[in-house]
Amino acid sequence: MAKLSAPSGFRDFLPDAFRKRAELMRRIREVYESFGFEGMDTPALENLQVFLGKGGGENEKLMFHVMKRGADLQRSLEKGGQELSDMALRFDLTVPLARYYNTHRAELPAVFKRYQIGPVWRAERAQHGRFREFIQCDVDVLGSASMQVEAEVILATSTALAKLGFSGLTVRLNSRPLLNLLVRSFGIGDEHVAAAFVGIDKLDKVPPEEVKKELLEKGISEAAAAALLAFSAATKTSASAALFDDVSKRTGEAGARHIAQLKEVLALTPELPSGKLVFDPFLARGMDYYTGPIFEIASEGVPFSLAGGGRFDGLVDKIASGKDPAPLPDGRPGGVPACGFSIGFERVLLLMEEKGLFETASRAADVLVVVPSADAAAEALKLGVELRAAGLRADVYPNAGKPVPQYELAQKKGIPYAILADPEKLKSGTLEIRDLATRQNTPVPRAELAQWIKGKLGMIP
RNA sequence: GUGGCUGUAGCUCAACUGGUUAGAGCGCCAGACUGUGGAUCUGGAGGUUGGCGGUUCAAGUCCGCUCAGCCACCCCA
Repeated sequence: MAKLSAPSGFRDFLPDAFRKRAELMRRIREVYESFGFEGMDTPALENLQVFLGKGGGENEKLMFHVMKRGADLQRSLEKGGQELSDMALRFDLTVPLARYYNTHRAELPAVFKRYQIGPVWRAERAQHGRFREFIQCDVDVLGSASMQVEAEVILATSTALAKLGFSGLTVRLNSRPLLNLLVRSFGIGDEHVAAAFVGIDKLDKVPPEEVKKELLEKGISEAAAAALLAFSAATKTSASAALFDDVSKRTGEAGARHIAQLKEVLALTPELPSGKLVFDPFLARGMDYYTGPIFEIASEGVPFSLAGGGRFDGLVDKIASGKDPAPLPDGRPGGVPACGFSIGFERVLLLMEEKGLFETASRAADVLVVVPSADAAAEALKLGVELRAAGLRADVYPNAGKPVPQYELAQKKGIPYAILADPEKLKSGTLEIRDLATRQNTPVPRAELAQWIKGKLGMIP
């Protein structure tokens, strides 16, 4: 039994898993770049003030704090142990983006489309599909209030998931301010809106009676809870168009603008390559920084979402001033408009494993040069150079010895071909390529080795 | 963060109600044989029973703490 292990919720990745992860990230990145999103990055740590009170919701409680150091720490301890930390690990990629935009605004285009793939950290108890360190893949557009942005980040995310082999997914769409109005329309006051969101969010997993019980426990009146749940039940079966009418009746004038936005998003979004886009008036999301449309992708039979996002106008301004920017004359939120969508990489990968969506096992290299004896080593290394120059990934076994263990290692690493650097054969100029799966040898002139393998591997168009 | 379940060789597991030097299969290593691999034979290494402490004449088996995994809650990617 290993005495040491990574901390709870943190993981090591063996070469095989690492290859898979890198390959998936590469595919997602390619899709993002095909949309014109630009890559960028921010540090793992931010100054604490960047995170505090910026709408991270519950996640702010789950931050990994970094303690002050040296004299600063001493001073804080002497003051009674208050404010012991001054930095924290990022818990998402959105709040740091707002800080980043603030810092570099002058150097960035007026409309900034970016993608970022990187780890975030949350101090929760680890569970199936939940880790303390996990990768998120975000696309965001800053500087445009157009619903075109919503359509585009939804399309980009759906395309990325399609590229990984997903289909039949549902992207649920709602609006944070609309949900707010809807919840209030049942007579639920400001102080209970958050609790109502949490309850609402559970409706697809927990029976309504349970949710009602919870709502009551949180101080929501019997009448309000009953009305809310009755409405929810009634809308369960409605089609999108009717749903909008139902919600419209309850939210009236104030809700009209948000409904119009959602209809616009639906109208603007092309057919999605990995699923469909639907309006769900009860979709709620944890982050408080959302100010407009919100969206989420769930997969059936899995108790967690694969991706989530929404519009967060004004977050950039809030980072700087600590308060929400003044709303525009027409009631829309002021400040820098922004909207993004985040893929939960770990959950996507977990689901792919459960569904067996990995179509091809990746290989560590294309070919292994087998070194049967020390006097063949120099030629073997040279052969490796030649194969690499020809565009192959060539692994030269790092120790001369019996071929058998070398073949076995190659097979373990998923390497499909081996070339035995036999001194006699090297002299003759024709070597044998061994297909490790079939164990068939094929003699091929040294100069044509790479071409032969590339042909077999489909690397020649 | 709260609560529950689990933790024995690299892997999968065994060891009656606490009782002698903790076992098996697979894997691994060496040798024989082969002589560019999945066979066979022989032999071998490897465990402070996650860690620390306690109860007991005696603990893998009981208790406490701790670490890790899983599950529920909380919440979420």
